[in-house]
Amino acid sequence: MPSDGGKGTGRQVGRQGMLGWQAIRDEALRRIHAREWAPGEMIPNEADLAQEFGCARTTVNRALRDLADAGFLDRRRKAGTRVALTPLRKATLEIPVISQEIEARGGTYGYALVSRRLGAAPIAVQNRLGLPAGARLLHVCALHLCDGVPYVYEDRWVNPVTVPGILQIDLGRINANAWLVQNVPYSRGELALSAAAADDAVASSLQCPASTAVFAMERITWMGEAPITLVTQYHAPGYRLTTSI
Amino acid sequence: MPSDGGKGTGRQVGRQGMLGWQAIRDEALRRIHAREWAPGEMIPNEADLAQEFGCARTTVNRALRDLADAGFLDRRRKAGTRVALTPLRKATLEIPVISQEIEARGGTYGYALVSRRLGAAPIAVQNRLGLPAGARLLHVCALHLCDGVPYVYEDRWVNPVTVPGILQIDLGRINANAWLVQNVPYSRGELALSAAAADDAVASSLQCPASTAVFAMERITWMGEAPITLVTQYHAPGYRLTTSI
DNA sequence: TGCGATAATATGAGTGCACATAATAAGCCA
DNA sequence: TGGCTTATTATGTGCACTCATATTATCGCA
Repeated sequence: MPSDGGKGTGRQVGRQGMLGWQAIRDEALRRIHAREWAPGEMIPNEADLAQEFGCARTTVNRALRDLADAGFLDRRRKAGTRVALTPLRKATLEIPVISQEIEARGGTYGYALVSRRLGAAPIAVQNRLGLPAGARLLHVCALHLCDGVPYVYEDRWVNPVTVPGILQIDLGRINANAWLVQNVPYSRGELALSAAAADDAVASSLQCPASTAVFAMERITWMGEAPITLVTQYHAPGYRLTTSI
Repeated sequence: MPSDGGKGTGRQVGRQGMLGWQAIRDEALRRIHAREWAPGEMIPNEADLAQEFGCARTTVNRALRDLADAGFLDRRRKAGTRVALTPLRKATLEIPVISQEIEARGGTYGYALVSRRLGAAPIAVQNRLGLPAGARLLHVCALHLCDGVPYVYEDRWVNPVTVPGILQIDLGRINANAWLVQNVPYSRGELALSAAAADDAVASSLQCPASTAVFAMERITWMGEAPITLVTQYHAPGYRLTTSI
């Protein structure tokens, strides 16, 4: 029996003392936390760990890869695996689609177009999108409501060169974000979270005093090298974006 | 040679027309974006896709698992794989260690203890940490500086029952966060991001006018079931937390 | 027809093996 | 000793095969 085909050596599978890859990951994480594997220090290679845990190297690989994805380990070919120097935590936060977020809270979603205008964008916007001076963009401001109460005020710039179809859409009825999500396969984007003082437009739309602290979420998306849209969403006071780490 | 041991059948490996799992993932993602696989709809099973792409089921599994992790697919045993109804985006943002964040920007890190007091915590804090009324906590306020300029004001409650060692530490010299990271292996935590108006303590520490909008990051960490700490970090005006999606 | 037992099925996971790739270590020659 | 080439090594990826697990579908029986 030359290659054994992955089983047959009398290993206990799925029962008894089998260690799943998750168990190995947990044990490795314990050692990291317990400083048995100190930050910046090399850990044993996959083959050795496989022997220690009595499993295949593939299984150890799966466990260590998971920890590397989570930011606990740095792995490089040949160089080996070492504990990350920075105990940086990676929090994966889910960017909600506003209508779904509202409906998930049991509210009724509402939408209102505030303004729509095609024209030259401010220099700052052009720079953020990497567009030449004088580029004409579609500027759309809209309001998302929860049970009729303002929830998010959205200030959006759309590049009609990249998505010409947007100009034909009745944005009074159709949410710009919904249309873009449906019609534009985008490749990458940037996200920035910040706190902002509500300016007049934001304050009046969200029905809060001017200068109120509001949570701002800015997104830029590209299709290949071509910028699609820059949107800043201002959440009503009290909004919290939460996740577990 | 009964099982072929994974090679030998004259397959082209790593060269020629081989499709890596990433290529399969990209193609699947393209089909999702292109609506060839519509939201909520089932996609072909792994075996069929493996045949289509001319690779092993393992490889397809890897690709689809990656997309499921990213939130594009919902997978259930036997039920099969379907395109996620919600095109929710998951952004992984890295929670920086402040000193490292500052040094990465080329600044000089500074730290100053503002206050330290052991006593009964407010009801709100007790509730957030799941502690009984009357629990005594260590309340530490501190300031992180970049080149001598206030960068982050930190308001922290530490449970001395969970981490008694903290009471012996000279927090005027040692950063509470640094000590905790070094000495307390924690298991899980919660993170909340929000915008807040600077109160008097925050405003005076960050040297900004009262009621200025500041970015607040709140973290709660547990060791098992025991709460360790609740910390809220108020960033100086203009702070942006960015990531790519 | 209704319902419980059973079969079928898709994904989840693991093993051994083989080769790919990247980066380091060693060797070699001028 | 400097610098180029080659060997070594740890991780990355892939394959065929096998069993596990969670559902769903089906069948048999009352």
